[in-house]
Amino acid sequence: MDIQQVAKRANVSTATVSRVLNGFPGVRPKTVDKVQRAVADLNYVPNPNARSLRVGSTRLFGLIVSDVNNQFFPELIDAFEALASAEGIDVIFTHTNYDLKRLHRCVRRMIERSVDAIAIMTSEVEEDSLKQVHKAGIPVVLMNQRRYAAKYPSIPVEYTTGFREALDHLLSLGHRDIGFIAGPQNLNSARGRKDAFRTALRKHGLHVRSEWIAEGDMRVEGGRIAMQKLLEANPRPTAVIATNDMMAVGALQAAHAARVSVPKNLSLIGFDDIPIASLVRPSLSTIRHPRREVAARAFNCLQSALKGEIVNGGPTLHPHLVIRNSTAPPARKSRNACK
Amino acid sequence: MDIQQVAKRANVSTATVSRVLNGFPGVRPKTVDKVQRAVADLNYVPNPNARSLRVGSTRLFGLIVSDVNNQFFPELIDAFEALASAEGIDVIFTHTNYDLKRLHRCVRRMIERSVDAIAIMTSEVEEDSLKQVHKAGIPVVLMNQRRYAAKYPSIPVEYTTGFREALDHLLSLGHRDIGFIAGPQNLNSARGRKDAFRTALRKHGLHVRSEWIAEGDMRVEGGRIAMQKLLEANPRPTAVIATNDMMAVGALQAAHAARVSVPKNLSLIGFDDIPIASLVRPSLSTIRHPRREVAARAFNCLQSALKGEIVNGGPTLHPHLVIRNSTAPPARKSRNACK
DNA sequence: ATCCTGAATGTAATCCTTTACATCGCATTG
DNA sequence: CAATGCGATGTAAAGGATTACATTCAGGAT
Repeated sequence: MDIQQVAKRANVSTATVSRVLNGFPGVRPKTVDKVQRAVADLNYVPNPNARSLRVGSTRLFGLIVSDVNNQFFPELIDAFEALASAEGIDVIFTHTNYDLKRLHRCVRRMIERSVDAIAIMTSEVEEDSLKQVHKAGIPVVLMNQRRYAAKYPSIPVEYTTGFREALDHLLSLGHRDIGFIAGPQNLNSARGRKDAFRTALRKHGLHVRSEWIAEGDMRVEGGRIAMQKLLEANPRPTAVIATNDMMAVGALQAAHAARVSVPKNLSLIGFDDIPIASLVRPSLSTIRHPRREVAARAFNCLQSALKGEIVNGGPTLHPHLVIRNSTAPPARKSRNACK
Repeated sequence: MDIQQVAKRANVSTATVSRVLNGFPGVRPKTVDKVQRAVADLNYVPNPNARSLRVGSTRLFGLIVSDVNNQFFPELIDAFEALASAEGIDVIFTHTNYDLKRLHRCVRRMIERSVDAIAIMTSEVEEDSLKQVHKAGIPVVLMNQRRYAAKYPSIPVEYTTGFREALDHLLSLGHRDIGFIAGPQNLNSARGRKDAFRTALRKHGLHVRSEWIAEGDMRVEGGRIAMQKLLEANPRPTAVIATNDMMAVGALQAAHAARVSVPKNLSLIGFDDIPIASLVRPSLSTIRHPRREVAARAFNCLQSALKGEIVNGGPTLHPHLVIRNSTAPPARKSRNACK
């Protein structure tokens, strides 16, 4: 079932059919009608491969994320896909499981699939993969990396703002001893968040105590283990901020297991505002990552790049604190203070 | 950068290059070497569209789910994609948001994209969409629908088993008054689960009281509202089973808001065993849906269908109860009993 | 009547790979 | 030595849509 058959049935040439199908001007209404009828009659669907072959564009975008099981991503994927869909673009997406090698393979596969553009939202990125894309002449945008912003379009998100708000909140509640659950420091974004936390802390004139910083694997389990460590510190922080909500949830469980009541004896703040944050008990105060906005920006970025426009990520976006029930003033006489 | 240039550089014909690239036998090792070197030198990547055009297969599968925000799906997607990836197949995936019209559009788009096969895991399915796929000659498999099993390959999951285990558990704890949070009855899978619940209940010789059945929208919010209704019933059920975990989580929140302690004053069982089930408090007893297995079966089904084999969904799969902390014996003197 | 213009449509080259078939050269055999 | 066979490689058609360029035709100007 090809365009020729349609042409024959409509008594026109293939060129005319093509013009009608693509909505080009300069075809008589009557002819348009004939063609459309033929298309409908024959149940004709154009062959996208032939089209792509000729035109050189696939109307296919690639989206690479770190971890499908992190609730952070579905919303991002959803937003990205909705925009793409509206433009008749399909999205093929894969995840790296926080693994640099897998990222490399993902990128390679997308190049081989000859996607028109690639959006990357992973915690880890390494330049080789990006170079590969660049060589292939495919536009790319990074959603979670300021590190390569000079060389590759990136959506700028200023983590510090979120941390400052979180600290303001904790300080105003009376906290001074603030711990941090970091992510693996080989992940750029985890490192970025930790740096942002440090910066914000310093701005408030507070000190970073090394025994109040623990490291987790970005997942629930890692957060649990990290919190166990923090709870052993002496003195113990009265409030803890986690690099992401998944770990914050783990931290909450660890606190619960250790019979440390949140928020009475320990305040806890997450990062991202994933759906689960409002579903655990107590619901989690957290720094909301503007991911729908990021996805939209990224998508537009890629579209612009494809049009040959000069691309920049736009003005900096800021995460903001969402206050729920995991934060409260510190207990007057904490166990530590007694000791 | 096309195969001709590679051929020229390697001093062979395009046919030979193609043979090497596709690993066909009957090429001298020395020639293979020459070609591979040329490919590497030129950084040549074959054009998949040209290939697909000629060969008629895209090595692209479509995967359609209901709702990315339901934690049920990521694991399914992950499993499916992992298998596909191992076979060099890419997956384009979309979600319907429980909307039949969107399903239709999704299917249409995938046909237009000329995917090799489509896997559907949605709560709602309607025959028009399936017919469309059938007409296009594309293999399809249903992962959540027994209804069309006669006409279209489906992976059989026997919900009743799960409900029977859940009821056994509740009965052995001493419950007799068991409520149910159903899903929208226009969703086939929701209807299927409700029927399965009824069947299991009847087998135990128990009665279905209509005021102990409420309906939610498959999401957290719907579960919350449904539970509010159930809590108003008089007498009140001492245990409630929900059609999925998302609603069970909402139900948990409603119980909490109404100061009904779970599991002390109310036992609650979910369905699916999504990650959040073990993260809420109390952690949720739930019926685990074997979705990785389902995904694997579905994928293999499609592969077989493409090979022209006769396809069946394989032996029936069974969900099983996972006992956590949301179930306990009923309170001796429930408020209802007093009244 | 002739020429010109512009709108509508047609013709055929093109995109790149795969593959059926043709060819070549060498070794084996009668 | 000619014939045969076979392994290795080459040639060219095919796949379906787009599009530069060519053609046709109607109507207006001269």
